[in-house]
Amino acid sequence: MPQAITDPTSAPTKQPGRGRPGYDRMDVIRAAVREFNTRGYEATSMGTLAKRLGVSKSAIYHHIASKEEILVEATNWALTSLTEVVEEADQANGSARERLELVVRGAVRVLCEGPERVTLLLRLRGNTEVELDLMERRRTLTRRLINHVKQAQDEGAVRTDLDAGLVGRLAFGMINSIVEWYRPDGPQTPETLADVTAKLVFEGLESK
Amino acid sequence: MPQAITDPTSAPTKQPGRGRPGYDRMDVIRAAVREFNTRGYEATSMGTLAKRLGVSKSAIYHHIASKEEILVEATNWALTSLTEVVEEADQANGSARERLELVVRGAVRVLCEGPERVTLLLRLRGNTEVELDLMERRRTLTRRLINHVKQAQDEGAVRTDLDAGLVGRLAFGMINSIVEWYRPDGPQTPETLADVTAKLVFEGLESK
DNA sequence: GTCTATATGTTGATAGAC
DNA sequence: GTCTATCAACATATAGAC
Repeated sequence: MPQAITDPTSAPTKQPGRGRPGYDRMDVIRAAVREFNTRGYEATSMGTLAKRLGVSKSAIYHHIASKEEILVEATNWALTSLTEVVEEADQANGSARERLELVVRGAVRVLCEGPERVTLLLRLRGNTEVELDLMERRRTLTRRLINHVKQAQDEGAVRTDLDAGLVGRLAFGMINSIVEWYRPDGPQTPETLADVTAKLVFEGLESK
Repeated sequence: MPQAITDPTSAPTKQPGRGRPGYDRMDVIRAAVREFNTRGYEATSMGTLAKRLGVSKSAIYHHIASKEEILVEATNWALTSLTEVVEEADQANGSARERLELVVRGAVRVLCEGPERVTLLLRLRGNTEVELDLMERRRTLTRRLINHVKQAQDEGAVRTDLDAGLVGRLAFGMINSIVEWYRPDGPQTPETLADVTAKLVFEGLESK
């Protein structure tokens, strides 16, 4: 399966030359997450994943215990990273408005670091107990994000004519939508993307 | 299956009293779309859909030819509605900035009219020829939306320090994210939601 | 680390009776 | 408009050899 070998994002990192692919656990997970995002988690069978990697299904199950385990590992990374962003903003010095901007920029940064894993987190549907658990953690995160909007409102830096929960959801909905088109090898660097997003969130489209 | 009968969004519209459910084609499609959004299109089997409706699988296939047909019918509605919004804005009098606002408000309106069908459109993954076709039409729509942003920039009403394609994607990403939490029976009316969204897009979060 | 073979269940869809 | 019965294809996951 030449396509598997030449694809830089799913090719194994060791044994660069000949012989069997020789994937390790992270190779398999990376390729699986990529495939889940392309075709959808449920629409991706372990069979097609195996074909894409150029190995048999059993070879995959040597590295991971179940399909769901891949989902958990990937979304866990995203949840942990985003929680860290909120935590750092909680403890940061400065105004509430500055801390909110830290959250916005941090979220964009995490999203650019692991777009596939964040995408998987955002697309959870709650079809199993495990997924429901992950979604609950995601909801907690959302609440803490909105809290930062509220604090910036109380401070007077953010307009108070709009409901905090509503604009919080809209603002982070905008940020999350980045995963739909962001590509690490694309024209935008994470920093410029964070700049544009922050400007749009705080200042809007209008010229002044 | 009492839950199916008491659920106002999936209950059949005829024969309100006793006997077999007596669904018609639209009842089945409405319930299916709802289920696709809750569990995901691929994760929803015709079996569980049948159980939810309280009928057998065969009863469903009396109304529709295939699972994919439901997807097409629903996303077609969303595509047509959104195309009309863009078309009306294209032909509207007034400044480019006003026409862009028409598009923003129109998109929110369509989204509130058929949130489930728009959601299905946004979540297409392109796993079949039919899905790829629908996605191509969606892409055409995105291009036309961004064009309105460009025109407003050329006019000088929208800031030109940010790339039109980029802010266009971000702005409509924000609008699309509404489907993640909007409920027709919730606190927000479509008009207030369109107001808040338009304000946020054009003016941003900052108090003035 | 990979293979073939297989167990076991579920899927979308059909046939034909009522 | 609904049913029961059925099908081939495909799903996730395992056993055991190399």
